[in-house]
Order: sequence, then structure tokens, then C-alpha cells
Amino acid sequence: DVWTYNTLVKGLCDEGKIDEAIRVRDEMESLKLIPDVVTYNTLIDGCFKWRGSTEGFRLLEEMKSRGGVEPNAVTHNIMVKWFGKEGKINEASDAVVKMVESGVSPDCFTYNTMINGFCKAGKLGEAFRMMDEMARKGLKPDICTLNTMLHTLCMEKKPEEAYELTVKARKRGYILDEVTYGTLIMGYFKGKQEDKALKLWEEMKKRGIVPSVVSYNPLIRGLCLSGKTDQAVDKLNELLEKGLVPDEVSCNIIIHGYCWEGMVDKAFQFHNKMVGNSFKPDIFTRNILLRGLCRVDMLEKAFKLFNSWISKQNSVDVVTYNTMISYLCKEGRLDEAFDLMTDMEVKKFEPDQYTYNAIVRALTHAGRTEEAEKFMSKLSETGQAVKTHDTSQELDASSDIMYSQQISDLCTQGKYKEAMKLFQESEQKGVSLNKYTYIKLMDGFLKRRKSISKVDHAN
DNA sequence: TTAGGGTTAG
Repeated sequence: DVWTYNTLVKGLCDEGKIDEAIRVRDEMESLKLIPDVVTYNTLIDGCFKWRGSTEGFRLLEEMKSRGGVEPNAVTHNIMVKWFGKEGKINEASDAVVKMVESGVSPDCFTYNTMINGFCKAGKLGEAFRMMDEMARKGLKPDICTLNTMLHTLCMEKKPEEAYELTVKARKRGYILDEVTYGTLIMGYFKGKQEDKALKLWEEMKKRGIVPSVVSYNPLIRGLCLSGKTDQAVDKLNELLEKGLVPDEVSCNIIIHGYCWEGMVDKAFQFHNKMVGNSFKPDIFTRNILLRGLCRVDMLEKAFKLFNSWISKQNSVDVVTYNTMISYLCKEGRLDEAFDLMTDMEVKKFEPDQYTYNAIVRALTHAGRTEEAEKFMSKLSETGQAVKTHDTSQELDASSDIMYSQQISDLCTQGKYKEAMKLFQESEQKGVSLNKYTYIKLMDGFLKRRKSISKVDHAN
């Protein structure tokens, strides 16, 4: 029946076999089994993932015209997700507006997707506005919302604050999961607090959470970051002993660890061993190994590998090109770097800030300042120029402190509504609040959630 | 049966 076929479609989409998945849809039609909204949602999501947005939109249209199926909340959430992933946060917001217009209410999924998008785009303020809206609509922030915010804090190297938040969250009834701990572990390693990370690993197990690759990978990555790749391998073996299967990410982490320590031979040895163990090297693996070779000055060997990949479909990307270009630049082999840049453009890979940065630095170093300036302007055209301060943000620092202080105070007094109002005002003025203020606001949201739960129970 | 949080490269 339709469910059986939908399951098949999902399986094919997961493996990236979109053409086959579409053929299954056609087969359904010929058997007079009408593809439903689930069939199309699965196909649309798969298309966005493997074929990009153009194909995704085409299928969305096809769903309405050919299938006569109307988009539901899941369809809209898929759109919001992919806009967010592409960093098109405005389009994502528009998608939510469209969703409302077509009579579908944004749900917890929608909000979490948007919040994640804003966090990834570095727009923490917008993320908080979303959380506020969510609360106003009576939707409770859940463990995914919390994990998203934790991730953002950890990326900002504030693992302590993230941890404090989880302590409070647990007191308020949140059940922390493996993702929570994996995120915190990553955060502590990032903050060079290995001991705390390891303590959390134990705490997680003590609380009855059985680790899988989801939490093993951050631990393994952390050990590699601390220059303890051999210990990381021990953890990988521990994972194997438990009957768990390391994924591509786990293997790439270890390979990167060895390369980082300059042990390229060991990296290749491990790579070869794991390939025999059903590990499928991907674009990450190739880029890691390539950079590893370049770092120890084995540029010619790197070139040999690079040339062997370049003719194959999907074997290289802009990172691969940039790796070669930047090491050529370091060696002062500018002409070859330019050749590669031309080649990448022919192959439809857009040079980005890394490409231009490498070229500009090499040109400056060679005293070719005029050419360097020409590329500088190209760099700014990419819209991802080297970090310069936005002058509009350069307000008097005292107003930052003032707003932060006042918002924190209001939170302490439990006046979250007023705190939010002031927060919105600060956003409009472009004031940057300190991290502590964000913590206080988050804490406020958790408290609000608790009071909502209480009402639920009372009802 | 479909959608959200985490882990990998420059």
C-alpha cells in the first residue's frame, strides 16, 4: 500500500537515489496508489538535500499540479529548514509567513528550525525573538530548542554558562539527552578544559545515558584537539568493542588528528585500515589528507592525489582547490595558483574569501600591491570579506553595559516581559549585550515554560 | 511512513 511505498521512497532518498525514488512514485501512480503528502514531502526533502533548491522547488510545484496534494506543516518546515541551511534567513522567514497565509500554524518544529537558522547565522537576537514568540503562542521550548542554544553558547566558548543552563533546565524537568552532553563536551574541549569534558562524559554515563557515536564523536574530536590522537583511537576501539559502528565522521576526526600532529603516515595507515573496514572516504577525508600532506611540505604528493581526483565527479570542491592554492601561494608559486583559480572557475566552483585571502597575501608579500588591491575588491564583492567592524555598530560602549545591566536586573526581578521589551529596543539600536544577559533571558524562558507546564497540570 | 537539536575539512 501507500505506506509500504513511502517507506521505500524514504530509503532511496536517504541514499541519494532520487531518480529511483521518483520512479517509485511513478510506479505507485501506475498501480493506482495515489502518492500522498508524505510521499511528496519525503521526495522534496531528498531533492533539496541531494539536488539543491531548484529541483526541490520543482517537486513542490509538481506536488500541487500533478499530484493535487496541498502542502502541510511538514512541507513548510522542510522549506524553512533548507533556507536556513543555505543561510538564507530572510527567505526562511518568508516561508514562515507563507505558511501562516496558507492557514498552517508554525509549530515547535518550525520555531526550532528558525532558531537554529538564526543561531547559525550569528543572529542571536533574532533567535531570542523567536523564542519569545514561541512562548507567547503557548509552545514550549523543548530539548531541541535548549540544545540549539547550548550549541551557540559553546561555539562562543562559554561552556560554563551552557552548563549552568543545563543544571537549571534539569531542575525544571528537562530530560537532558546525548546531544546535550555531546554539545557540552565539545564546548569544554573548545575552551581547553579537558578535565571538565571528561567529567561530563562520566556524569552522562552515571545518569544512565548509554553513549553512541553521537556523543563519542565530540569526545574523540576533543582528544584529538588536545593532541592526544592515540587516546582518541583508544576511544574509537572502545566504541567498536561495544558493538557500535564508527561512522565517516569518527574516522575523519582521527585522520584529521594524525594530520594535525604532523603524522601523515599514521593518518594514511589508519585510513587504509578503515577502508578495509567498510569506511567510505568522502570529500572531508580527501580535503583532510590533502592539507595534511601540504602541511608537511609533501606538495608534489598532494598534487598527484589532487590530479587523480580532479577528473572524477564530486571528488573535489572549493575547499580542495583552496587547499592547493593557499599552499602554492605560501611557496610563492603564484602563477600555478592563478592557473588553478582559472581552472576552478571553469569547473563552476566559485572562489570565496579563502581563495582571495590566499592570493592577496601572496601578492602583497611579492610586493605586487596594485594587483593585491584588485583582488581585495573582489573579496569584498563576495560579501564575505574579512571581518571589518560595521561602523553602525560602533556605539558608545557604555550603552552596551547599561542595557545589559538593566535587562539582567529585570530578569532577576522576574520581570521578563519588561526585559524582553528592553531587549528588543537594544536590538533596534544595535547595542551588543554581554553573554551573561543572554543567559538570564534564557533562564527566563525556562521559568516561563515551567509556569506553562503548571497551567497544563491544573487543567 | 515525512520535518527540528549534535559530531568531520580550508
